[in-house]
Amino acid sequence: MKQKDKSTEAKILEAANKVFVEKGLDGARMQEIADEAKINKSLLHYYYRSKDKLFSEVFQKVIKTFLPDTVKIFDSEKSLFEKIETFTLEYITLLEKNPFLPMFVLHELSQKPIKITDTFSGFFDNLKQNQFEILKFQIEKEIQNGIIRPIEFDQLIVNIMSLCIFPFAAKPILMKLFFGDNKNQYKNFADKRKIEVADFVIHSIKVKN
Amino acid sequence: MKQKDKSTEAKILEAANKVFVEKGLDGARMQEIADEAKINKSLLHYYYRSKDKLFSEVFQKVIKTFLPDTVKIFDSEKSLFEKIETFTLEYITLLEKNPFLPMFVLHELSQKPIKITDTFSGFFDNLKQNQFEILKFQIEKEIQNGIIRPIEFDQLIVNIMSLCIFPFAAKPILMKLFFGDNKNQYKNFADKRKIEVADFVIHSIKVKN
DNA sequence: ATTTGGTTTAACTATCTGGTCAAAAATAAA
DNA sequence: TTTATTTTTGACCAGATAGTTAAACCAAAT
Repeated sequence: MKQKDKSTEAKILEAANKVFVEKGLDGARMQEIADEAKINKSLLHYYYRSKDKLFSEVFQKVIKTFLPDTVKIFDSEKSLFEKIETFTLEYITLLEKNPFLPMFVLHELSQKPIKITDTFSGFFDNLKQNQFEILKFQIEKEIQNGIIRPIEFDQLIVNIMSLCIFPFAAKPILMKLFFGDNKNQYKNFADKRKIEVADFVIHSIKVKN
Repeated sequence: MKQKDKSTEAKILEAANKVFVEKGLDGARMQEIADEAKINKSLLHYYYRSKDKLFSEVFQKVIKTFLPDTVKIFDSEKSLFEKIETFTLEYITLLEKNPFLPMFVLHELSQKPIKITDTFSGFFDNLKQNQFEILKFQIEKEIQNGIIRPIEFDQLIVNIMSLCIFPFAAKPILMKLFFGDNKNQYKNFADKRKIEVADFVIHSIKVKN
């Protein structure tokens, strides 16, 4: 086999990523992806047989970004509060660089829950057994030590995820609701959330004396 | 004009609502809506000229559900904490009855931010001037009185919205992450959130002494 | 009974879209 | 140079889909 020119494949993936993430699987057009990559539409099918196959490739890579290494923060010697501060800061910063990502992932997963979730169920399995169990244990310990109030692990994690992710998915609503479509005001608001979220969570769970 | 048979129009709207909310504008098919309403596809175009027109009708009604009367709770004599408890309970209960609603609204608004948001900007305007200002004033007063800690109005409201809405949009992820696709476990988790959210928020902002 | 006007339907159209194919172009091997 | 292999392209196809149209239907008014 000839030395394969990777740049075409890469160009396609890049273009597909952009179009899929912005328009969704249903809304994306193969022609638009081809245009974006500045190649012939047939080449898409030459490298990736079908739209679904191409989408799968993109989606898998996107998921790796969405469920990031940041989770490894949970597996460290830091205190729970430090972990929460570090995670929320880093994760919100990550999403800031990929603002369409939350909406895309949420939408596609709710459209094809069965098929796609299976694609990356491996991720979840690993996650659950490693970082997650450690964090759960730490939380239970801090509850027993009276450092944080009693709260269910699931609820706390979902609360943190909600506070980080939702504002990105709901950006158009928030823009109208609070900032009258003023981008600067929104930027200001979004920046503050990098510490606001941890602040809000820690205030909620920390036991004062 | 003959006495118009409203039942056909109503059947169409009902069917369109179901299909659009589940599949989105892009994913929905006029034929599927016709089938769902048990009528001929041509009738769709007879009553609502185009797919976009039909979608508009549906979307407007959906928005009225999504931004509910529940907000009127904010305009009452209750204490801030009572308002938070009442709102989160009622709103989560509402979403429980319309679980696809959050995902649908968020997705469509992020697809066509300009066009659609304009459609119902009236809602926002009214909201902002009435209930919202009252609530903002109350919060600022409670901060001054030392009942709750200092926190920005915007951030607090977005936090509450996040905690209520996100879990519905992210249901497929949460199912995998925490409950191994076990519906009973998820149901149990979701039920608890009706009080968990208010609990979490109030713990975060209440000043202890 | 006939007319009238809104309602419903089946058949059809134009267009879009994912996908194929064979040939051309480019590149490597002989 | 010649041959073989891989990459790229333009033309094309089949199926899907939003939307049209003309005719049938039906209920009320004359």
